[in-house]
Amino acid sequence: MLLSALPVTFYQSSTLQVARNLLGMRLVRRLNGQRISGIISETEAYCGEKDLACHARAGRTPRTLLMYGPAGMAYIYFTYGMHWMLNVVTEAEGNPSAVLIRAIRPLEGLEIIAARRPSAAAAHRTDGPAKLCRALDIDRRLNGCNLCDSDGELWIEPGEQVSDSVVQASPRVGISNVPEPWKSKPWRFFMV
DNA sequence: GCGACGATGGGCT
DNA sequence: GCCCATCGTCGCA
Repeated sequence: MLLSALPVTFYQSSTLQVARNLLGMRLVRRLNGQRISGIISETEAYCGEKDLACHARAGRTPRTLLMYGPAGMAYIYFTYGMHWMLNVVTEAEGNPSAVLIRAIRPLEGLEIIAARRPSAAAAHRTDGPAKLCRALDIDRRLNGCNLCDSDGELWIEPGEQVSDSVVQASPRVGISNVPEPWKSKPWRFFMV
């Protein structure tokens, strides 16, 4: 196969490193036989039970169980009554950590993305975690799928090299009620 | 361009 | 019953 998915070893690593290294990689969705894809441009790391911003802070529950399993799986959850979020499970089994994919820059399937995001301007169709799930038709049906399998419906391929000079880090978004030091950890990574 | 705010339902205390 | 790892719309500049 010409283009194959990133191997599971890519994800069996420090969550911060995976979050950084996912920048520039290509998220691919196969929908009705067509490819929709984009370059990952923003991520956030969620690092285990002691990270009080991570869903796994509550321990093993039906929702968080996937994060305790093998790396490279999609952890997809529903929030705010209407939004889906896509994460990739990281680290070794038993270490419940994941990287949230927060934004992509569309590359393939632009017409499909536009049709699925009719009211959004082109620059804002996939620039948020719920927006990209909407654009790529990602929801609970894909929860638990293997992102290392390029024969599936959703996977991640090698993309472009992203040098440190265009990478910035900041505190994570939307966790204002989380106590310090977790609230201020610079665990959001994005390309400028 | 930016800040405020309502929508809306699953998960957990 | 409260809390969200958010988004679109509206008002204003």
